[in-house]
Amino acid sequence: MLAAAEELFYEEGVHNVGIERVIERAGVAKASLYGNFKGKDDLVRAYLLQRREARQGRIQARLAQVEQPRDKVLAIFDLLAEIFAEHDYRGCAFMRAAAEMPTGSSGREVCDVARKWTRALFIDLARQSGAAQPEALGHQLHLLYDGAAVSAQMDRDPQAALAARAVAAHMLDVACPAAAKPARRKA
Amino acid sequence: MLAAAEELFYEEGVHNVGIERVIERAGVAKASLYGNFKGKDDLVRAYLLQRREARQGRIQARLAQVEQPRDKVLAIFDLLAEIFAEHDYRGCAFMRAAAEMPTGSSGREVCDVARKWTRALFIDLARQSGAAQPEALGHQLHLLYDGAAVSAQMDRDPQAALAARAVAAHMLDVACPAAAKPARRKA
DNA sequence: ACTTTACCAGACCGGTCTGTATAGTGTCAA
DNA sequence: TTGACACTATACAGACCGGTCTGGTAAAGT
Repeated sequence: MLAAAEELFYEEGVHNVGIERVIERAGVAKASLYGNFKGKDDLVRAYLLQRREARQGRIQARLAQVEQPRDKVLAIFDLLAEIFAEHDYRGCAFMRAAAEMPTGSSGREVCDVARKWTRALFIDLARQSGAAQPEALGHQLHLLYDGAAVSAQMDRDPQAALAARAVAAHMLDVACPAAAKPARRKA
Repeated sequence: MLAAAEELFYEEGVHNVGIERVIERAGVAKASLYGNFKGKDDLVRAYLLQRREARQGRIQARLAQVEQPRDKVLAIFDLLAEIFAEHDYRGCAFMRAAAEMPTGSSGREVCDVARKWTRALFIDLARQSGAAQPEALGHQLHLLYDGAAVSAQMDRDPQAALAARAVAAHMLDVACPAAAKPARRKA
């Protein structure tokens, strides 16, 4: 049931999908839906929550496969590249949802929390990487993360993740005084 | 009349603003609006076009005040910082509009053209700056531009422009072999 | 065999949206 | 004065949406 909502909401936008479309795809009656959710807002909120859990889980699973903090950062961008290459990628669900929801809506909180999580993750990884100013580096990495998502969506350019990765690698090299990896001399 | 549409569409989203709200604010009758525009889609398209012209004009005016290509790039991020600080900034109008419009809509073309213009601008400036790979550097600068806009909107963090500027300055230093400015040695 | 529960199917209500058609008003020119 | 025109104001049609309510049906419990 939530799965049907997720497909439709993400594919066509929260506003462009009516309740009836959702129940039709889910093969469920309207009453059942309104028994499980308070209303459409609630369903949207659940959709975003599920999306958030899925994303965070996917990132953490990937991070668990890597040891060095620096490589963890790069692994996130590698994961982005995979996600962008999926045929049904339509951009960051939170950006798109936030664009059609009024500020202060119930769904916006979910987006805000998701963003704080991502930012905290990058700052944490920056700190573990030995950055002199982990806050600043974390912000910068988050910028790249967002920028890649925008370009992948708006320009339909999955390569954006690679460009972001390259910049991230550079910023890691520069911001971490005692880089674990022996940084290559330029020229 | 278009001014009323712009305020409302940008402030509250294209979908959340009805025709009647627009004509009410414009102090105009419905028939007059439908005499000047084919329909709501047409009005939205005109709104986006106006927005695009305004943005490009603002950027070009700023670029005209700077001489060095490298400084022109940085000037764009300085301009972003000013825009983000404006009290009524609600994020990139094209990102928000694209999020609520179906792919292939008439308004999406306007967004696509706007994005191509921005990308071409960054690539051109990268080339003028003497970048070894102007395409790659232009992409990266565009990433930072987008990322800053996202963060300014979603996190309500006007400082994002400064973070993006710092990264941009770094990438310019690195990507341009014979920097016009005497690059500072690190450490 | 009877009841309870759960669910699907669909009618229905009030509201909102885009877009059109109609009626009224002021203005300018001939 | 009259007619053309441009505009406002408003009523209206058709569609759609969110949400509620009713009826039918089939399985499970006792």
